[in-house]
Amino acid sequence: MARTVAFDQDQAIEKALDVFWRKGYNGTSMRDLTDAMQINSSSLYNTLGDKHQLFVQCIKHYTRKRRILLEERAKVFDSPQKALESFIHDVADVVVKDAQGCFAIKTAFEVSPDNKGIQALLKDDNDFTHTFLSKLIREAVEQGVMKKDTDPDLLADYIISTYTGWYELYILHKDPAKIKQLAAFMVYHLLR
Amino acid sequence: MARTVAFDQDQAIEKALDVFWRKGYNGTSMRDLTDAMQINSSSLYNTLGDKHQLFVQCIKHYTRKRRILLEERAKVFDSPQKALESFIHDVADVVVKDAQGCFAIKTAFEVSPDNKGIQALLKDDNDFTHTFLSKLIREAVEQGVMKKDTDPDLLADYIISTYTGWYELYILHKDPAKIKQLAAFMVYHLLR
DNA sequence: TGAATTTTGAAATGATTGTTTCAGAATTAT
DNA sequence: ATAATTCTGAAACAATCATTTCAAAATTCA
Repeated sequence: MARTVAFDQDQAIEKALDVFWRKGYNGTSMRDLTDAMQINSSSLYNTLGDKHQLFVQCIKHYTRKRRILLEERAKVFDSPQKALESFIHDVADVVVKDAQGCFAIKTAFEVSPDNKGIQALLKDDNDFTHTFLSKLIREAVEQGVMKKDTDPDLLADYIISTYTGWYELYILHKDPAKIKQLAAFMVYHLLR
Repeated sequence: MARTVAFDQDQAIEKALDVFWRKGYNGTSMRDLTDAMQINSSSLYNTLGDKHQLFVQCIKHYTRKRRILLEERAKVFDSPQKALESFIHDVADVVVKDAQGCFAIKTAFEVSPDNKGIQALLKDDNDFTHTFLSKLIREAVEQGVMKKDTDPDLLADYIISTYTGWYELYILHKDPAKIKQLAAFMVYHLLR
């Protein structure tokens, strides 16, 4: 029998994700990747595939991680509007925490317009968040804590598109207080 | 005396901008540029400089064009809240019109985090829009058509960050109706 | 027209790109 | 231990990258 693969693939993908995140797909060279992952290019091609396949796996890794995090958080709250509020403030925290912006958003602008495969992955990720939010909104409406004429699907899209802009604003202004203000403003205006 | 430069620089920059817009900074090769601009690389380097300098000029060209457009539009309207409404619906139109997204936003995510010079250019562009919007909001408040406790600076940031997200949403879903709905929702919620 | 000067085209630069090759080291079950 | 198999490291691959070189063509004013 033969030997088995030596390195931890999940760990390697996380290293690769970190590089793609910082430099973008086109800004990342295979050398950047092998340096960060600490494996030889032959090993990389034998196990995880070429640059594009590796990138796809990074996206899947990133979106899966976020999905799990979201599902766990949902369990903590007993009331839907508390969960919504918390979600929005959490996003604001994440925005100001990593200066690079969201990997999914960066990729949406850089790669996705010309690549239907990657676009589909990001759309799925987006749809998951949309389902998550619209469900909470629907519950809040049913419980009478939000207005009866609220459109859950529309409001979910609205929330998602709003915090997407926070990432750009933070890259340009690097002002945490501004992001927190915007989050508070959104909560005040939409969820009461 | 010597001969004068043969090609129209402004026209060449517009061609270059088109390429950078579609492919991003790192995704664009000098060959892509010389092909599109229809000039030899030696001419390009002699007049407009290297890849980075050319990119800077493209950003300046893009932001200047937008600034002029914005200033012209402002004169047309007599009431501030009509100007605001029109601004928001115009943005929605632009979002669904070009499938590549906004050049400034793409660049903010791809290049700006590691490049302070380009970041400053984009920040200026952002600040201009912010000043434009907050001024309109301030006028609307003074005229009593918007609530007295409105914070013009905050609301301007809020509007900007919200429509930024529309670009991503449109890249992923390609649904014009959705964008129009979001614009209408924003007008309904914030400007009445 | 002719001398002066600049732009231009094509080729060449060395560096870097993504990917492949392959011999030898490493690991396994017998 | 041995034979079978797989992984690994370093080098090599052609292609493309951004940029430079330079002689020849083009344009100007006198």
